[in-house]
Amino acid sequence: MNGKLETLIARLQEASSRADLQDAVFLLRDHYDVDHVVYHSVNQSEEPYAALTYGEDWVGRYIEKDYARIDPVVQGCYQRFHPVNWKQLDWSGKSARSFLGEAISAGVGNQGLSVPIRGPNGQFAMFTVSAKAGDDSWQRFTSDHLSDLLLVSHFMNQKALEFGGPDDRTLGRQLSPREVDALSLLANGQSRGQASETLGISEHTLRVYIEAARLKLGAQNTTHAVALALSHGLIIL
Amino acid sequence: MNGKLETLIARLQEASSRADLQDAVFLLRDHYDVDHVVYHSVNQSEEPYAALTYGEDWVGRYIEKDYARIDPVVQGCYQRFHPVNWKQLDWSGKSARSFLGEAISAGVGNQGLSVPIRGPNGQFAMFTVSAKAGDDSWQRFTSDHLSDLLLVSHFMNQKALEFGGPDDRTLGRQLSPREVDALSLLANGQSRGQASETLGISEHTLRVYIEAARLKLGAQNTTHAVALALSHGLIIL
DNA sequence: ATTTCCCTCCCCAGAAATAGCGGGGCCCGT
DNA sequence: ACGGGCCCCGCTATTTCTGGGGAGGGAAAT
Repeated sequence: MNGKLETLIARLQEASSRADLQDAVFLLRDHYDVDHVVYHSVNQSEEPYAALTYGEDWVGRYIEKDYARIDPVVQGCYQRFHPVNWKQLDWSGKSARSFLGEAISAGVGNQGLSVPIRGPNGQFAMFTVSAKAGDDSWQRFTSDHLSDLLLVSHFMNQKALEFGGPDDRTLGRQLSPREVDALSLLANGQSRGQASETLGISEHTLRVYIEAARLKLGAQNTTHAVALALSHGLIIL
Repeated sequence: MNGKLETLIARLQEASSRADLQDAVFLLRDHYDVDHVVYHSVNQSEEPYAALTYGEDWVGRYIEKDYARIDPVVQGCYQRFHPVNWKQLDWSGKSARSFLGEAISAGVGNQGLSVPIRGPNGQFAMFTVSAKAGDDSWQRFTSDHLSDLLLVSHFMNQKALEFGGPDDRTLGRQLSPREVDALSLLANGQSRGQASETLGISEHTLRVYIEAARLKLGAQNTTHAVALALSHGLIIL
């Protein structure tokens, strides 16, 4: 069993295109004998991507109705670190109930386990297995395979990121220490006046730093510069 | 070996306090026969926390000098999803070099592998093992134990979150869609005028959203609000 | 059914940011 | 020893943002 997991992961790591990821979800479905396996990014700004075993009709409907906004599984994963058993979630709420009914009649399965995955720059994705099963047997399944699924979801996302856009890691690094200080203080809510006082320099000098940083980052204004610096990891909260 | 991993993880899952996590890093160090094992959160917004095997002197110096801001390992992890081998990082740069020298003389070890860990609300933590070793043997060690370390870092963080403060799941979530739109556009560099045009609303209305978001987030000003929203994962890019 | 939140719009005065100009000194690498 | 990057300071002008008001309609939840 563990040997099999390593084989699966090795296959994942050898994947060279998104088609291989699509193959992988079917392999995983067969291997774990579940009804469905889904990997999908939940990024409203970036281009969405998914590798899944659901039928096209359900996928189409999910996208069309923008169900990601009301799906309690998505909501729950977004707020948690540890994988989420669907049964733990809050299914009260009108829209949630009707969504659940529709999902089950679409053959999604009444049980599911979803793994939240977070990457750089606010990337968020989910890896889900679902099946028709009783509470007990599903509980057993999930605790037996929790570690497996964690690893699979990691490597799945690693590959998905690889096939995604190019890294723009080049941008960073070029800020001077003072520029980093300046942006950090602004990101922490200080005004230019306060920040200059904190650093013990004139407000004008601070402005020069901000301006320099803004130009280096190609930002339109100070807020943009702070946002870019944050999302590139040049400054930390 | 695998049995041992499961034992370790089981112990982690039974942990009932931060002291148990502190014990765990020493257990892990002995088990993997490395020089140091470190788990630490990299979030100044939240209260910082760490469980590690470093000596107090080095830890004190790291905090005092705010090395997290220049540590290339932190920067690298922040920008990547997959675990980072220290040797892959960019150690050019004056401050990085002097930091490296100081770290090695503090007994940190010349080789290291760091796992980035991301949780809800922009939580960011790192799990690191380090040792004195040659490039080849370290390469072998990391590829042998990559999966182990991924799992350990996951459960470590799960417990750390558990022992952390109360969930501030309340903070996020409470931004309305329009408020998210407004902050997103500002974070992308648009001025209020442009953003209001993009959304097809008056600039005044946009201001109301920004103001509402600012109050909800407890931010001092717009830039602060954008920074908070970004680092809490409420908006992207 | 009432409350509560969200969305939309308007005015105004003061504070802050942007965009220019100018100056000097330090350290580093070529 | 030179350019280039970083660090520090001064001034002015224009544009933009901030932080208070107030007001109405609609959707959703209790």
